[in-house]
Amino acid sequence: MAAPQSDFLRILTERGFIHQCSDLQGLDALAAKGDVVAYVGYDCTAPSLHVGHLLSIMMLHWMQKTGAGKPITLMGGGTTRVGDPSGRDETRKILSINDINANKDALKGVFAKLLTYGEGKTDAVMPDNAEWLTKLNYIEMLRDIGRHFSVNRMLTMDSVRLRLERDQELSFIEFNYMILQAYDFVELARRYGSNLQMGGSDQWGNIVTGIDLGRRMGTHQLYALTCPLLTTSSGAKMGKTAAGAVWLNADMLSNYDYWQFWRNTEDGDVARFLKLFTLLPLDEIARLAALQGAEINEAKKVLATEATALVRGREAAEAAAETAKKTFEQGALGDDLPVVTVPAAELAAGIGVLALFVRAGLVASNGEARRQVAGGGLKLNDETVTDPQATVTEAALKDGVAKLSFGRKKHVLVKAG
RNA sequence: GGGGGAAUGUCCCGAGCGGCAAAGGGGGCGGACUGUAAAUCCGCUGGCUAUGCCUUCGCAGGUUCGAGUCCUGCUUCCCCCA
Repeated sequence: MAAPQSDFLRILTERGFIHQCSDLQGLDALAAKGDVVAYVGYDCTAPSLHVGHLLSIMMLHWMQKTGAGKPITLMGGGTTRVGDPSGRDETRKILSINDINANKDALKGVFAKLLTYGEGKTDAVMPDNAEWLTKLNYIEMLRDIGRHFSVNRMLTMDSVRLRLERDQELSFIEFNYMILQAYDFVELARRYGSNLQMGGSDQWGNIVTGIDLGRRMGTHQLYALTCPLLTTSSGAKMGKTAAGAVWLNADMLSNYDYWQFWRNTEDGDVARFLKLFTLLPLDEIARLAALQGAEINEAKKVLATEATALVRGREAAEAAAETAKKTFEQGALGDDLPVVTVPAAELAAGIGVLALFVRAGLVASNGEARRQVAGGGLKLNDETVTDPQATVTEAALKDGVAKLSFGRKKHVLVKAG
C-alpha cells in the first residue's frame, strides 16, 4: 500500500513495529480519524512483565501519543487461569487464583510509565477479563460462542497444530484458550468499542480468531496488528539472560542491571533497538547508528539510558549511567552498584572469600565460587582471588566498602553492618 | 482390551558390557583477545565443614560385596493391532 496517512501507522512502520496487519488501509482510516480503540492482553503468569512485552506497550504508547485512539491494557485475570499454549512446547503450570491475583497487582504498575489513564477519549483503561470470563455458564457459552468455532479450523492453528505434529500433549483446557481470547475481543468491542487487537506475532492466530468471532456475533469490523517477536541479530530469543528474564519491575531487576542489559546490545541490533525501545527522533537514531567501530559504544550508552528512562524514570537511568561510567571507565566505585551488608562482628572474626561471594549473590554455591577462583573469575578490590582458603576481614574495606567482582561486568559492594 | 517401545545430570538433547558423579553435544558462565560488541581459542558447568563424605538416571520394592544397568510391581508418554 501507499505510505500510511495516519501518524500512528506511519511511525509504527518507520520504526519497525509492524509484522502483520489484517487490513492496513482500513485501520489507517480509523487512526487518521482518531477512532481506534486498541487492546493488548497481558496474562498474569509472573510478578512482572519483561522486555518482550515492551514492544506492545510501545505500540499503545505511540497510538496514544499520536492521538490515534484509546489504549486498553487488558489484564488476563481470567485467561491466566486457563493458560495460553501459543509458542509453548509444554502445558503451562496451572497457577493458583491467589498467585494470579498477586501477579496482576504486581505488573499493573509499569503501564502508567508509558500510558496515561483516565476517562477521556484517548485515555487508557485497564479492565480484567475475569470480570466476564468467570461468569460464563458452560452450556450458554457453548450455545452462544462455541457454535461459531470450527474444530477443523482450530486444529490448523499453529498453537494447536505444532503440538499435535510433535506428538506433544495438548490438554483440553489449553485448547479452549483461543476461544476465550476471541471472546475477549468481542466483549471489549461491546463494552469499550474496541476495534483493534495488537500483540506479538505468535498471537496472530488468536487475534484473527477473535475477528472472525466478532463478525459472526455481529460486532463492528475488527482489526489485527502484530509486531515481530524480539530476537537478537544472532538469532537468540531476547529478553532472557543467565539470571533470568529481563524484568521491567525494579524489584525484580535493579536499575543498574536493566541499564547494563541494553548497554550490552550487539552492534547489529543497536539501530533496530533504538527505533523500537526509545522515543528518539529517527534522524537522531540514524546519526547514532552510523557510528563505526568502537564509536558505536556511544550509541549503546544512549540506547541504555533512553530505554531505562522510559521504564524506570530519567533519574534512575542517569544514576545507572553514572555508575557504569565510574565502574568501567574510571575504575572507581559507583553509587548504584548492589550493596550487601555483613554484620561487623562477623567481619571482625573473618569470613571466607568463597562464602562472601555466595553471600553477595554473585555465585550460587561455595563449589561454584571455588571453580571460579580456579578460573580466575573472582576479584576482591580489583585483585584476582587466588586462594580459596583466604578469609576477609574489615581490613579489606576501603572507605567502608569492599568491591567484589564476578567477571568483568558484575560487581557488588560489601559494607559492614 | 492385546502387543511393542520409551523415561538419564532440576536448562535442553543425548550415550551408557553390574564398578558411575555417569561419554558427547547445545545452551550458559569464566578466562584470553577486544570496544562492557561479534567472531575465535581455552577452562568450568551436583552439594558439603573436602586426599573424604552426601545426593542424583520416572516411582516403589527386590537380587548383589556393589544397580542408571538385572528382576517384580506401579506411573506417564509413544507406536501397532482391536
